[in-house]
Order: sequence, then structure tokens, then C-alpha cells
Amino acid sequence: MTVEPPVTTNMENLKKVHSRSKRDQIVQAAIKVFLENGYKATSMNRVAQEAGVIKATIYSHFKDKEQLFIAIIEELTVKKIDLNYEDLEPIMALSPDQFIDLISSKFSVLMNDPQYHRLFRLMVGESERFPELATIYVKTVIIRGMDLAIQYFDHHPELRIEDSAAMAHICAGSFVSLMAWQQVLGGNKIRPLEFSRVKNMLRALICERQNKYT
Amino acid sequence: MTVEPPVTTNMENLKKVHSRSKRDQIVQAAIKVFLENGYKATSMNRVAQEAGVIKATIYSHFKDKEQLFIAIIEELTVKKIDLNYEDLEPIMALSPDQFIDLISSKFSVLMNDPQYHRLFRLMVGESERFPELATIYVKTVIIRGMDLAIQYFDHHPELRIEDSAAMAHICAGSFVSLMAWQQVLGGNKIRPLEFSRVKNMLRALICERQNKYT
DNA sequence: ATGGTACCATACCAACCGGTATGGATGGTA
DNA sequence: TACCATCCATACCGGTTGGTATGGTACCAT
Repeated sequence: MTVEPPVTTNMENLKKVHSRSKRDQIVQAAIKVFLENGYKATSMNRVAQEAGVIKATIYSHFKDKEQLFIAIIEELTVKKIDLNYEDLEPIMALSPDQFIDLISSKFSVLMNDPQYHRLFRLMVGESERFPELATIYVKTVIIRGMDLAIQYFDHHPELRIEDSAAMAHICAGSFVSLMAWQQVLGGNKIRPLEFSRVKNMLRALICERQNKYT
Repeated sequence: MTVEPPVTTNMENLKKVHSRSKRDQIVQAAIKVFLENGYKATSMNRVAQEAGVIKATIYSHFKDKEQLFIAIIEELTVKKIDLNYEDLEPIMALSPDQFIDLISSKFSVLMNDPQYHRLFRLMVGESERFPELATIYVKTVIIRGMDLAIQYFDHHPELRIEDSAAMAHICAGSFVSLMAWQQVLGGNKIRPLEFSRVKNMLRALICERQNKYT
């Protein structure tokens, strides 16, 4: 399977031998390999090769494979996806139509990002072996995203939404599950369901509710 | 532990007469070990030990590890979950309220079944390495379940649902994603969201729509 | 120069992997 | 009785795994 390590002396990168850039090299390589192969099927030799680094160098920055894995998951969640807390005021002022457009555009990005699909696979697949990482993912990605919708619904009593958290979940869950079964599980090749159809249906559910009471 | 001595007449089996119960032992053990550890982290030695069988016996029934894995996934989908096609007539006659109760009760079972959570983890986690298995899962589980809801909405034009497939997805997706982030990812320990709240919100969205036009 | 640090290259380790081989025990069938 | 397939037990195979050891090189601050 694995080929013998290359004999190329690679110093093509910066001569900065200081640790920070080396650590980043390792993390970036580990992200790629872990996302492609999962935890158990990823070998440290492969990570070292991908990083252009010797294996002992990895172990001088990370205690073991598990710590490296934790580091890359944190990199992919708290440091990257971490939904930058934009000002809430202008968002709260949006019309329901505009708000649907806003969150749709955010989920649409995830729909079309193969790397995010791999992260999703990894988080779900390893959630029993690494429950603390699943917790990080829930806290930094899921809850933060849903809180935005909850606040919006709470600020718009004219929508007559009795349970804003449940409604926020229905919105977010519809989009996430669409990505899961269409992109991650490959349902788009069996029975495609357009993102816009779900978006429009959600909009109808929310906005026609509004009309009913105005 | 205890081996069943009497074997019923297995006529349908052509080649191996004595093998059926052994094969089932292996499959059941493999289900347990694969669901607990994932594909790569499952060793054939461990499966053999769990089945109370020697490793060579496994290889006399299955060509290799991959074929055994495929067999257990098929066992867990087409042969087990396979939503038994009950008569559609009585279901189509249900009121929206009753229909929501019906599908809620079905998803509620999955919500509280740890083995199904593990199957979900396995399917999502291995969907890139075993796309054909993900396809089986989509065809036998997801699509069959959604078709029921699609037909119901199509049979109830008074609900004024413009896109029955999108609506069916919103219902199913809301429940599945709830299981995913509450049970599979452990969100219930961070921010619990009751199944009944989502159910009631969905009912409100569907039924109040009906009232509006009657 | 000196010492310290960060890295590379290679080799090495015990443990385990998927899978096979051999040889003996059992039990049903003819 | 003899046969034959199934299964057990053990040992074995080449290869890979996570992780370590050794020894050497380039750099940097003193």
C-alpha cells in the first residue's frame, strides 16, 4: 500500500526553522490526511510525508496521534468555522424573506464544500470515540448557528412562532440533513432534491404564517 | 457460548449445509464489533473471538474483511430496517394530526436506539470509502421513509403544500437531524431539545396552514 | 568558539494487522 | 465401515502501525 518515503531533500519552503511554521505545516498536512482517511486509517508516516517533515518532528510538537487529531479538529472548528459574531442589529431588522435568504446563503456554502462534507463525516464517524470533540463541534458550530435564528424569531413576535428554538432547529436541521443525505451519502445521484426547493418551502411555512395573523 | 445443536432443515442452501447458524454467529458478532469500532479499527481476530469462532471459519464464509462488512451493512438495512410496506390506504386516511403522530412514533424509536446511532455513525463515517453502501442506505431507509410522507401530502391537497417532496424532507430531516445532533453528537448534554417540541412545531406549521384555507 | 535548539535521516522496536497453512477432532451420511 | 465436509487450535506470513533512539547538520545567541 504505502510507498517508500521519498529521498528528495526538501527544503523548498521558508528557511524559518523556528517552530511555529513547522507546527502549522504539520497541522495543515494532518488536516488533509485525517479528512481524507479518517482517524484510524491515517498513519503518522503519511502525515509526516505530506508535511515534508520527519516523524520525530511531529512527536516533538504533539504527544501522540490522539493529541494531533484533537488539534486539527480544534483548528477546523473553533479557529476556522467559528461564526464570526457579526452585529446582530442589522440582522434582526431583516424581513423574514431576507432572513431566509441570509441563512440559506450560509448553508449553501456548506452544501458545496467537499472539505466540509469530510469534516462532517469525521465528526459523526468519530463522535463515539472522541465525544469531547463532538462537544466542541456542537458548541462552536451548531449552537452558535442556531442561536442566531432563535434570536431572530424571538425578535419577531408577529411571526407567531410559539417555540423559537424548535423552529430554529427545523430550519437548520432541514438544511443540514439535506447536505447529509444529498452530498455526504450521495443521494443527489439517486434522487436529487434542489436546495432551493427546501428553501422556498421553508419560506412559505414561515411567511404565510405571518400573513395569517396580520 | 452455547451452540445450538439442532439445525432446522435448510434446503435453500446448496453448497454448505451446516453453515447457516455459524454464518449467523459471525454476522451477529461482526455487527456488534463493526458498530462499536468502525471499519478500520475492527480486527478480524476480534470478530472471531466475539463470534466464538476461529478466524479461518470467517474466511470460509466471507472472501475478506470488506465482504463481511458489506454483508453486515446489508443485514442492518435491507433485511432489518426495511420499512415493511404496510397498506397505504389507512395511512392516507389519517388526519394531519394523526399522521404526524404516526411518523413521530417511528422516528422516536430511532431517537432512543443506541444501536441505530452507531449505524448512523458508521454509514456517515464510511460513506466516502464505501459509497455503494451509502447508496443502499439511501435507497432502503431514507427514500422509502420519505416516499410515505410524499404520498400523504399528495393525497391531501387541502393542506396546500406546493412541494410535497420538499415538505417531506423538512419533516424527516428535522427528526433525523435532531437525533444526529442530540444523540449522536451528544448535544443533549449541552443544550437539550425535546423531541416533542419539534414534533409540535411541525404540527403547527402543517395544520395551521390547513386552517388558513378552510 | 561554545552551547543549545530545532530539525533531518535512518534505523529500529514490539505489537498488531489481514490472511493462510497444517493437522487433528467431530459428526452426519452412505 | 469409510468418507467427507466443517470446524477448532495453533502457528505462521509479510507488511504496517505508533512511537523511539542515534547520530549528524544547520542555525542562533552568547
